[in-house]
Amino acid sequence: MRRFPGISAYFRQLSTNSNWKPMPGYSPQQIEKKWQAHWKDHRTFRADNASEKPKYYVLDMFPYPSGAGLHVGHPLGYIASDIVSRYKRLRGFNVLHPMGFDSFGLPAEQYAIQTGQHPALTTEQNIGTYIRQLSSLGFSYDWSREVRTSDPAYYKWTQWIFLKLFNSWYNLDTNKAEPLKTLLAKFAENGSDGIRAAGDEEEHHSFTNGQWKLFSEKQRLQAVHPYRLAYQQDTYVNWCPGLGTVLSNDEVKDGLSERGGFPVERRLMPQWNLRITAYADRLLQGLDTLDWPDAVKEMQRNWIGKSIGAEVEFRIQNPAEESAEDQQPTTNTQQPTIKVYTTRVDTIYGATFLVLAPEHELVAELTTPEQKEHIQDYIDATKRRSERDRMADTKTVSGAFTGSFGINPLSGEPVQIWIADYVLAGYGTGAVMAVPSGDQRDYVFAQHFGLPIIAVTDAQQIEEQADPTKEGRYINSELINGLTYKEATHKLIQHLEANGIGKGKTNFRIRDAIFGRQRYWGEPIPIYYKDGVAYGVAEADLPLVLPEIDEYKPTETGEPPLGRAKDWKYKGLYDYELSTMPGWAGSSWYYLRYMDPHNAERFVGEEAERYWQNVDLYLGGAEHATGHLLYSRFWHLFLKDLGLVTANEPFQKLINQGMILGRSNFVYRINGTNTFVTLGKKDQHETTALHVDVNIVENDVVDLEAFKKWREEYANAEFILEDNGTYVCGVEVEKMSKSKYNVVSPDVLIERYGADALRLYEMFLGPLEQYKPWNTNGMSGVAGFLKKLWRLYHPQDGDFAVTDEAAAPAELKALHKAIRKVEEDIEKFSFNTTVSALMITVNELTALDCHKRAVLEPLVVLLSPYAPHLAEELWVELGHAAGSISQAAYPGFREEYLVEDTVNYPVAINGKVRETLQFPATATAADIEAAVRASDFLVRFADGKEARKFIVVPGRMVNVVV
RNA sequence: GCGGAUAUGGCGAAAUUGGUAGACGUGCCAGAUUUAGGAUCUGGUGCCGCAAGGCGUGUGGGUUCGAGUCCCUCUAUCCGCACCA
Repeated sequence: MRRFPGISAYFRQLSTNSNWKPMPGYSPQQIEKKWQAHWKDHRTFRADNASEKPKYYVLDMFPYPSGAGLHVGHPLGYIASDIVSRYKRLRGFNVLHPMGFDSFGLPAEQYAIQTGQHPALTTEQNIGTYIRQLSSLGFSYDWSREVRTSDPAYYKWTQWIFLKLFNSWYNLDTNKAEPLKTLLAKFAENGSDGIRAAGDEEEHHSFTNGQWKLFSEKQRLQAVHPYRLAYQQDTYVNWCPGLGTVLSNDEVKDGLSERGGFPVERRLMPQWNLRITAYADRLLQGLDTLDWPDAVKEMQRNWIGKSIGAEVEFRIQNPAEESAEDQQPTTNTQQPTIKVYTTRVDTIYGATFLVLAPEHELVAELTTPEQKEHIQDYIDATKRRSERDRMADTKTVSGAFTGSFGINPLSGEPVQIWIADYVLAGYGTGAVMAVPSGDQRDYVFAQHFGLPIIAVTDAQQIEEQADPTKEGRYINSELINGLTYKEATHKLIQHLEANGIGKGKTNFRIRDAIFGRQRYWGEPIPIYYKDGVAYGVAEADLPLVLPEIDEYKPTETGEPPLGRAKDWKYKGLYDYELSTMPGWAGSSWYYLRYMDPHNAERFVGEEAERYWQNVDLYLGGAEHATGHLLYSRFWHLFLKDLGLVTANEPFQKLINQGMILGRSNFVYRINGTNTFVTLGKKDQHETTALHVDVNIVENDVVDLEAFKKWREEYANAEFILEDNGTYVCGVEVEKMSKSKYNVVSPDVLIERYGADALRLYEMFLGPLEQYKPWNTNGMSGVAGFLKKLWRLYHPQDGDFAVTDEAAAPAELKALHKAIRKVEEDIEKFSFNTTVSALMITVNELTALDCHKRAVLEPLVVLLSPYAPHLAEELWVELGHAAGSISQAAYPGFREEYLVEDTVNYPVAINGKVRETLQFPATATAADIEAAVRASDFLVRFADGKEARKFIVVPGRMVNVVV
C-alpha cells in the first residue's frame, strides 16, 4: 500500500484520474443510522435486574412531550447522562438508563378543548416525535423500560399509592406513617385518648372506646378521616378561572398561572390534600444526606421553613376589669385567650400591642360596638385586594383597632388589639405579639398608629428603626433583666410552661399539598362516595380508567369535565370523585417503575427494588426544586415507612443542567421604508430592530437571497451593506422561542454535522450547570475534530490503515495524558474540559502522524461515550465484533508514559520571572537549588544582595527571594 | 428585604486548586491549494507600544517570595423566596 502524506492524496487522485469521485471521508449520516438500528435490533443497552456487577442508575427528568418537539437546549442533560451511562458501563457497572414520558398535562388538554382532539391522540403523536428525535441522538436508553404516566398500566399504581396514603395515618410516637388499622386498634382500646398524630388537632374529635364501639360505619369513617394522609378538606386554594382548576403554589407565578398566564385568586373549596406536613422535619433532615446543589437544598429548606419559637397566650381584658384593676391574672376563667406565635419570646416585655389577621376567628368577638364599622370597612377592603396586590404592596401601613385590650402575660400591661393584613391567617396562629423595638414591621406600624415602643436590651439602637439584635443584656424586662439572649429564652419558656400560658413550639411554613385538579387529562382519583362519605376504590378494581367524554370542558353546573362521563359509577351505584390528580402525581414515583416496568402484580417487584434501590445520578432543570423534587422525596419516605422501598432517599446525586439560551439576530429596517441597513451603519438612520430567523444567518451575516424569500413583504427589500458588501446582523442572547426566531432544531444540525458532533458540541459549550448562549458557528470546530480523528484511522484515500507498529513514547504520552484527563474530569462531571482534552490529543497525534493500533484502539474506547456512533464504526474496523465496544475494557493510564525527560523551570527573583532554565525531569528540589546557586544567575540579578531563600516547586518553577 | 449563584480576550471558555493567565474552540488577520468554497492545510491573534518594555482575571484593600485562586470591602448581572412574626 502506497502512502501519501495526508491531504495531497486527494489532489493527486484528482489530477491523475479523470473520472474522480469525491474524497471518501467521515460520513456521519450513514454511520449513525446504521448503529442506531443495530443498537435497537440487538437491544444493546438492555439492563438486567440481576448482576454480579455493581449497579449504577442514571436518570433524566422525563419530559412532557410538547407539540413543538425538541430544540437544541433540551438534549443537553440527556447527552450528559448518556455519557455518564456509557462511561459507567465501560467501568464495569450494570447501568440502568431509562427514558419515559410525563404524558398527562395541561397543554394536550387545552389543545383538546380547542380542537376536540382527544388528548391521548395528541400525546401519542408528540411522543412519536420525541422518540424519533431522541433516537437520532444515539442515546443508550433501555427503551424496553419506557413508561408513560398516562398509560393505565402505569397509573394503576399511581392510584394504588394514593390509596395507600388514603389508608394511612402518621403516628408521631413512632414518627412514621402506619396503616389505618393500627389507629383503629387504638380507637377500639382507648378511644381517641393519648393518640399523637400528624394533622390539625382541632379536627381530631375526642371520644372514648365505648363511644367508638357504638359509632356507625359513617361516624367511624368521619372520625378517621382527619387522620388520613390523603384527606379531603375545605381549603383555601389558588383558583384559576381561566383554566377552570386549582393550582399548587409552585404552579403560580406572581399571581398568574404558570401555564397560560391567567389570573389566580384565593378561594375556599373542598379539596383533596396530601399530608406532606407530617414529613416536614424528615424532609429537612434528609437534605443533609444528599449530594445536591446547595441552591436546591436551600430552596427546599426555605420552602419547608422550619422555625423554632414559642406560643404564648394573651388573656383578653374584660371591659369590667378595666376599672377593677384586678392585677392577679385569674387563670381558671374560661374566657378566650389569644394565642400568638413568636420566634423571639425573649422580647416579650417589648410586646406593646397585638395584631390579628383580618380573617382571625376572634375578630368579631373582640370588636367593640364603637369600632365595629371601622373594622368591617377594613376587612372588606382587605378582601377586595387580590393576593397579588397584597404581595406587591408591602410598603403601605394599614390596620384597624378592634377596641379591645389584651394583657401582656409577663408585664401585666394592657395592650391594644389590632387587625392588619400584614399578619397572615395561614401561618402560626394567625396572630402576633407586636414588638416594635425588635421587628421592623411592628416598628413601622407602631410609628404610624402612635403605639408605644419599648427597648428590651441595652444594645438596641431604636431611634430610627427596629433593632433585632440578640446582643446585650435585657432591660425593662422584670424576669430576665441582665440576662443574655440564650438564658432569657430558656427561662421564659420554662416560666410560660410552668404557668400554663405558653410553650415552646416549632412551626413549619410548608402547607399540605393540594391534590385535586378540576381537569380531564390526569389520573382519576380512585375515590367514590357512599352516603356522603369518601371510600377508596378496592385494589382489585384498579386501574380506575379515565372515562371517555364528549367535551373536555367543565359541565354546565360547574362540575369538572369528568362530570360529563356517562354511566360512570362505582359498581354501577356510587358516584366517583370528579377531580383528577395533579401533574406531579405520576412523576413522584416513576423512577421506581423503571426498575420493573412490566410488573402487573406490584408497583415494583421486590427483588428489582432491592437491587436498584434509588437513583445514583439525577439530571434535570432547577425549576423542579420545590415541586417534583420535594413531592418525590415525600412519597419515597412514605413508601419507606410502609416497608415498600429500601433506600432512604430517591435521588442521591442531583445535577441541574443550565439552560441553553438562544442567540437572536436582528436586522434594522429604516423606519417607514423597506430598506434594511447593516449593523455598522445603522446609527446613521432611524431604524427598528426586527428579529431575523437565525437559520438564514451565518456568522451574523444574512443570506440576502434567503431573507427575501423568508417573508413575502421582504421580497423587494433593499439593503445598505457594509463596505465589504455583506449585511451584518445585531446579536442578543435570549431564551429560545419561536417568536424570537432563534430556535435551532437538533434535526437540522444532525443532518448536517451528525449526532456525534452535536453531542460533543453541546458538552463543549461550557460547564453543564451554567446558562450559556447557543452559537451554531462552533459546530464546525467539533465537526473538524471528528474528521481529523477519522483521518487518523484512514490516512489515505479514505482507506482504513492502522498499523501494528510499536508506539513511540511521544504517542503514548499523548494518549495517556488524555486517558488521565478524561477520567479525572468525568468523575467531576466536567464534560467541556473532557472534550477539549480529546481534541488536544487528536491534534497531537495528527502532528505525530500516528496511525498505530496501540494508540488508536484505546483512543476509540475513550471516545465512545462522547461520539458513540463513530467509535462503534472504528471499533469494528479495528476488528472487533459489532456492538461490543460497550463491553470493552476502559483504558487505564500509566504514569510512566507521562514522565518528562526534561523540565523547563522559569526562574524568578521575588516572583518576577527572569529566565527559563532546563533541568532533567529527575532533578530534585535540592539539585535545582544547587544548580541555580552555581549559575551566574544570582550574580547577574542579585545587585549585591544575598538570596534569602529558594523556593522550588517541583515541575513548576523556581523563585529566589532576595 | 432574605437566600443561592456568577463576574477572566470580540465570543464560548481553561487554569494540575497558591506557582509562566487565556489551553481548546470560535471569530478575526495573513499565507498555501483550488474554477469555486460554508472544503482542506500552515502561521498569527489579551491590551498599549515601532521596539525595549509596560499593563492585565468586575471594584478597592489585605495576606504571601508569588493571588484568577485565600481573607475583608464594594459593585453589577442572573435565579429563587418574599409582610412566615
